[in-house]
Amino acid sequence: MTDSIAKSADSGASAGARDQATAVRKQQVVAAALACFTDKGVEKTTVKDICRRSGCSVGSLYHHFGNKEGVAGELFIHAIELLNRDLLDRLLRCRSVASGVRMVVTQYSDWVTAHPDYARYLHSGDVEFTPAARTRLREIYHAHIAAVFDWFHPFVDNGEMRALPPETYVPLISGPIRDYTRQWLSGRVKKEPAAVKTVFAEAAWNAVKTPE
Amino acid sequence: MTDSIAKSADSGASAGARDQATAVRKQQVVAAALACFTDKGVEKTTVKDICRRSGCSVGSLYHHFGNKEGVAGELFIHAIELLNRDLLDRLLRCRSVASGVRMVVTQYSDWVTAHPDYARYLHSGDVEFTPAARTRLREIYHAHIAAVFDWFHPFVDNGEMRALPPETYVPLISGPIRDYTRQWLSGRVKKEPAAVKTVFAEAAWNAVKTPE
DNA sequence: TGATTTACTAGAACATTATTCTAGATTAGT
DNA sequence: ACTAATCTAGAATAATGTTCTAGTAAATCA
Repeated sequence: MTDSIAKSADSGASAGARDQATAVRKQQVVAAALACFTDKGVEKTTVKDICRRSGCSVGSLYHHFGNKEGVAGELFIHAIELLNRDLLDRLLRCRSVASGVRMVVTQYSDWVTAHPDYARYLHSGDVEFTPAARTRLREIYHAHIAAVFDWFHPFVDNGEMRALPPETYVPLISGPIRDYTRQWLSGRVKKEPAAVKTVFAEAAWNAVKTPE
Repeated sequence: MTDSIAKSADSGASAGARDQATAVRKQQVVAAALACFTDKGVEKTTVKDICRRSGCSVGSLYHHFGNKEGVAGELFIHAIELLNRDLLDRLLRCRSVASGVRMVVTQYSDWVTAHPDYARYLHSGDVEFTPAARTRLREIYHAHIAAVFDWFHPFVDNGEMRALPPETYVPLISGPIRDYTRQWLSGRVKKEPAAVKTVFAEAAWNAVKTPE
């Protein structure tokens, strides 16, 4: 008993055959959900669609996820963690504020281009979460923002970056590229993000650097 | 017959009692839909909710709108036309590029603050449109962009504004404030847009003005 | 090992919700 | 007034989300 608790607590490292199988199954369902969302839109995919595509039964799906929102929530969280981890990995390797700020922009552009399905889903906004998922997302968001701000903070202190209302940094730096990718993903604009990302990267650095 | 066609063609100016009544009825339904969406979220409002709130029968609703998407689509179009018209009205009164660019930002901030329900809905992304509504929206979008660009174009020609890839102007100018208001509407950030709009307005002008 | 509990799977049953249908009322045109 | 079209109403139907029951396989423990 204590042993099994330990197993389910550490997520995946040394899991039993059973735990591993269910992890796989859940992953299949989440992946199928994304595929369906991409094909037909979130609103129009039914749980039967997801079941068909994943080879999972309704009973099983509801056992693992509670309801449709549960699937959508786990997918959302999975996607956002991929995005956040990738950003942080790259950011920690930057050696100057200027490159860090530009990195935040180009990373977003690159990631969206590399994972358009995830990105489209993250942008869709189309998701009603369970309260649990909602608070989990809040935690993830705050932890991520905190980590990113930790990296930038010294440069505000040493005067390389402007001191601004804290809530304005993210919109100033990421707002334009996010806005652009949103339009690109929805087909309103043709040119790939890569073709314009340096414009937004320069603008971002320009917006937050201390003026000469 | 020809007369009645003429009546339904010019929308509202000199409409008969019948046309006027249905216009009112449709407006009631759309307003009720917005109220429901605000209360319970788009996904969770049923057509019965909308019927109850608007005093409209299902049959009547389907007669006028075709389906639920139809209601959502008309609401969306209504909202976006309010927003666009307000922007254009103000923009045409500006006497300099700098004030024009800043206006685009502050107008968005002001409008969202004045109409948070409309704005939340516009931001929700949560809408699957009918093909008809989709193309209509495309037209509206393009017409609006064209009108706005008409205003700005001379200032690119005379060198007051930078020449940039055309697709980048909107994200550069409006991206940050949109990003911020999105966060504000979803409660992730407390400070009202009005408290930070000048930061974004300055950044916008800075991003598109020709450097000294 | 064998017994027992727990987690999981499956799909039928059920409940809710979107949509269609039928019938009747109102209005506009002639 | 007559006719046709539009509109309204709510019952009937269909599609979809959720729950339930029964059975299976894996893990735990004596």
